[in-house]
Amino acid sequence: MGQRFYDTATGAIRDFTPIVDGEVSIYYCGATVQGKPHVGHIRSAVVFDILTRWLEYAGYRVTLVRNVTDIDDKILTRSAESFDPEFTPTDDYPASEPWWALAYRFENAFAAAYAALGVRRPTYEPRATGHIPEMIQLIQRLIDAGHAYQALDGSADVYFDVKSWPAYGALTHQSADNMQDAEDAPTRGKKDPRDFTLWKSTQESDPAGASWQAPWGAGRPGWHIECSAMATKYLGRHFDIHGGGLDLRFPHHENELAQSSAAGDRFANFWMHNGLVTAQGEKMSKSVGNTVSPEEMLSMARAGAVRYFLGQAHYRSQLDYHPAALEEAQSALERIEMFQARAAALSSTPVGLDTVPEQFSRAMEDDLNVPEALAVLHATVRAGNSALDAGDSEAVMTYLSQVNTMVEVLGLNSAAEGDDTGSAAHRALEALVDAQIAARAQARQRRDWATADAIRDQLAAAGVVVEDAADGVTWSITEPKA
RNA sequence: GGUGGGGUGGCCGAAUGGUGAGGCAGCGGCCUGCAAAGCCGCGUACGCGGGUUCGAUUCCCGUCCCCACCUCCA
Repeated sequence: MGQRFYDTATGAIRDFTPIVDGEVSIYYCGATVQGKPHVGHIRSAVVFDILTRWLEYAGYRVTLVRNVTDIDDKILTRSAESFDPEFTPTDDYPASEPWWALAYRFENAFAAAYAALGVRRPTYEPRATGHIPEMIQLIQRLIDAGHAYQALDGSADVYFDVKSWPAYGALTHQSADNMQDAEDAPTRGKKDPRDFTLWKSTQESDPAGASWQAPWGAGRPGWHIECSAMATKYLGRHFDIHGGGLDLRFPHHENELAQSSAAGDRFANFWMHNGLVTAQGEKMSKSVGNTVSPEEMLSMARAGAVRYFLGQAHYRSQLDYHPAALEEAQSALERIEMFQARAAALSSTPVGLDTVPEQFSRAMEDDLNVPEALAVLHATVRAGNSALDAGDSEAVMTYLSQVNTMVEVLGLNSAAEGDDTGSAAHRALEALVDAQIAARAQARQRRDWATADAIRDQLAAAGVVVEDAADGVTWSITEPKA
């Protein structure tokens, strides 16, 4: 069939052909680091992580760039507030924190969340503040081309001239004339309320470190320009895929497209947008007050389960969170892991990676149909379990290597699990549990079921699950079920 | 007002003009001292009203409802 992706700009699923044979260049929007990560950020990262892993498995060399926007109004405002004598510090926002310290602190929080969920590092992660010259250059090209202008009020503000660009609205299929004017759209110095800021002149209240010299005066970049500048710097003026959350389509991506194409760049070949995370059908957002943070999710379930949950729906569908969702994801994941563990125990050498089943590939090629791919994974697990029960080790090994490969492509084995099996505490636990299991084995030999069951119940109450398999007794630690 | 996406069995969530994924939960069976895990089987879903068709959940028309975006947003 060949690889196909849905492209927001054309509104259709199209055959994917890389610009350079065998290579794929991807840019997707990371965070504006003004606060802690939201699950939506993480879902987006998981989606593009799966995309990258799949393309690499399929033999492409992938260059993945994800931005860190570390300068914007909110970052400066948050920082300024922290210096206010009346400011009440919180865990998330300490007092007297410079804007760059605040931005970097949250950048680290994002990195930690990505790592915890097995999101691999991109090829490069450029920061906006490190690319001011590139942005100034791009703005100058737009002014020279007649698609941007210095503010009419004489300030150093520079705006993109929406009316000068008839294709404006192409990405989201809207005509600029039909757009609702924002009630609070600042119009100072603008020719048209829809014109958006490329360069924002330095205000008196701005900290000195947040100001850069430009031909039209001191200032700092507007919100959208950094992505245009950084995407083309690292991926070229024409690259394969630009991604991000659905809510970035407008205005962020629309503006990026307008800027870059008005400057003469071809920009992205495909625009891929992931669906939003909802709770009871409504977008999770701070204003609605229905958010569940990645931190909270990680405290409720294993990292692998959170990763499974965030990745299980089709990337373009909205993903609905409900209280039992993580527990369900964990059960599904454990089913896979249980097979891997049982099957691996049959072989004295580690079982490597193989190829994925044909149907799995077909699903992934079809606009990254992960739900379908997961169905193939589960079918393979079932076939593997049957082979295990039938004692067909050769078949078991084939299924195991396929499962291992699919798990790797989906990144389900990569989430941090806080492995402490080597710790002193774990060794102590092991000795105690083993002693109990030995006592239970003696009781079972005497056919003293009451004693055997009492020992098992006692361990279970402590979170240690004992299971009798044909080839011996195993135990594992689980989260107590609520 | 404009643009886009939806309404699928108890829950989540795919595909599809005809033999109706998958997971979770549930029920029955096998296995087990009992469990657990695993395997087998079961439940017969597609917002509503029309139309096209031999046949529609899938296509068309109408209608109701939900969600997202329209310069903070993953």
